[in-house]
Order: sequence, then C-alpha cells, then structure tokens
Amino acid sequence: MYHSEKMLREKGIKVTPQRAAILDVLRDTREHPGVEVIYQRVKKQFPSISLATVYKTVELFVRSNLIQELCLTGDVSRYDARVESHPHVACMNCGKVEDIDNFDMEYIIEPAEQATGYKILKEEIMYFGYCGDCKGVMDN
Amino acid sequence: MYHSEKMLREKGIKVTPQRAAILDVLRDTREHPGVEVIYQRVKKQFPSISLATVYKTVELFVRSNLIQELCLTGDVSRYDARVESHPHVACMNCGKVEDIDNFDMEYIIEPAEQATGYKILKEEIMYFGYCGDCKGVMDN
DNA sequence: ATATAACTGAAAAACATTATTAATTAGTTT
DNA sequence: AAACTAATTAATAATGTTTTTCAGTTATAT
Repeated sequence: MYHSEKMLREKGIKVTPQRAAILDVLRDTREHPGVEVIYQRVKKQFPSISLATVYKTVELFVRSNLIQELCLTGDVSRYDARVESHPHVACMNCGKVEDIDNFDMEYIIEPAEQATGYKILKEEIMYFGYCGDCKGVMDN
Repeated sequence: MYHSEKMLREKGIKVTPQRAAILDVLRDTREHPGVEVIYQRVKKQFPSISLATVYKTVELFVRSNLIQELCLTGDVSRYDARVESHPHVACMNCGKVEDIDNFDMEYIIEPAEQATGYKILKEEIMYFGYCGDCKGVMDN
C-alpha cells in the first residue's frame, strides 16, 4: 500500500482516505490513467467517491508535484506518479502510453534556453507510433 | 495571400473560400492559435462562418498534414501551419507558444525506437518556462 | 473533546467538441 | 453555359469533459 499518506503529509496536504487512495492508484500502475479510469479504480474502495473529487485531487497533486500531467492530442489528460522528467511513447492504434526510461534529458534543456531566451522549468517529450503488438496489425 | 488554394488542390481537398481563409490565417501567424482565435480572425472576412466549420476544417487539415496540432496541458488544442517536426516552448505566465527553429531532431527518433520497440512516426517536444518578458516579472 | 478550516459528494453550470440537418456551393458532366 | 451530384456550410442540438457551488462531514490543531 506504499507510503502515500506520508507523501501527502510531507507536502503539507491534508490527508484523507480518498486522497491516499487516488495516489495509491497512480503509484500502483504504469498505465498513465485519465481521470475516469482513476475514478473507476478508487470506486472499488470508496463506492461513494465523486468524480469531482478525483478532478480536484489530481489538480492538487499536479500543483504539489506529486504527479505529472501528460497531454495527448485528441485524448483526455493522463497522469503519471513518476514526476522526474522522462519521455513517453503513445501507440496511435491501441492508445496505450508507456514510459521511456534511462533517457538522459539534461542535455536537452540548455540548448533550448540558449535558443529561446526562456527560463525553462520542464519539458514534455511525447513520441507517437505503433507499439510492438499493433505494428504488425497495421501492415494490412 | 499565399497560395493556400493551390495547397488545398494539391491535397485533393475541395477548395472553398472558408477553407482557404482558415489556411491563410494559420500560414500568416506564428502564434499557434486555437480554434476560437482562428474563428475570430476568419470572421472578419466571413462574418457568417460557423465555429463548427472551423472545427471540421482544422481536423481535415490535420488529417491531410497541412497543419499540425499542438497539445498543451490545461489549454485548448493549438495549430501550427509548419508541419515539419520542431520543438515548441510555452510561457507558463502569458501563455504564448513559440517555435524553436534549427533543432536537429532526427537523432532523437532512432534511440526511442530502439528503447521501446515501437515504430515511431512523429514526436512532440514541448518546453515549459517563462519567456523573456515574463521571467523578470516572476522574480517578485 | 472542541473548534475551525478544509474536504467531500452531489448537482448544476460552464466549457469544448462533435453530430445533425436543410440549404447552398464546388466541381463535374453534358 | 446550364444542369447534376456530391460535398460543404451555418445553425443548432447533443455530447462529453471539467469546473463551480454548497450543504454536510471530516481531519487536524488546540
């Protein structure tokens, strides 16, 4: 069950069972679920939870840097409990989103600051293509 | 006024004044406008145009690779008539989105295919930070 | 234990996007 | 050039997502 409660306390967020359950769900998957999927999972434990609570909670978690929000064209926002910056790849056929680990990202911030004059805080790299399962199917 | 009509014809898209005007708007700006902004601009020329037409048209243009769609967390979809892959930077204060030119991207696809086993078709790189105008203001 | 400020659940509201439909138009055929 | 046909448009309704509101409840500090 992880130490989600402790994580909330460390961020100065008031601990409620709903919040801990939502954070548990996100820490317990690599699927990058959207709000609706999170809602369905937390509901198993808290049948009376409201979708609005899930919306409010993920927004709070993003603000507190407990999770990060991923943006996919033509899809709902999806959430990832791994907050360190890392690229993702989305399958254009089945819609799954996976982490890409062991990518050194530091080198990519500095040249962008040089080129733009911006103070850059974070970046989001999203690849789009066909996953191992779908790429054969798409050959038809 | 560019050659937007010719571009539509080359893609086998039926040419209408509304479509040419929408493509003109996108080719005439580097602001990466969303649907509502495009609508307001085309309205100056076609006061009776419908927002639904703008939605359908940008969707058609994206499918035809005349424009690309950009995804920003917590914002509407935005559109860019420069379809070659290039990174963008968004100001977290004023919301503006700029192109980053002269970035060599090729090297970034291959290692991702190796790491994931995906057939990758495109990628989207979005930096988030504070632009030259806003970064001073944010120091307060 | 009590107080209080914050949180939850439910519903309504706001907002963004898509679907429907009758009238119009573009591009083709005659 | 007129007629034909299929596609497009504008308007509106419908849908889907996210945010707001608010009364009742709960977590934390005292």
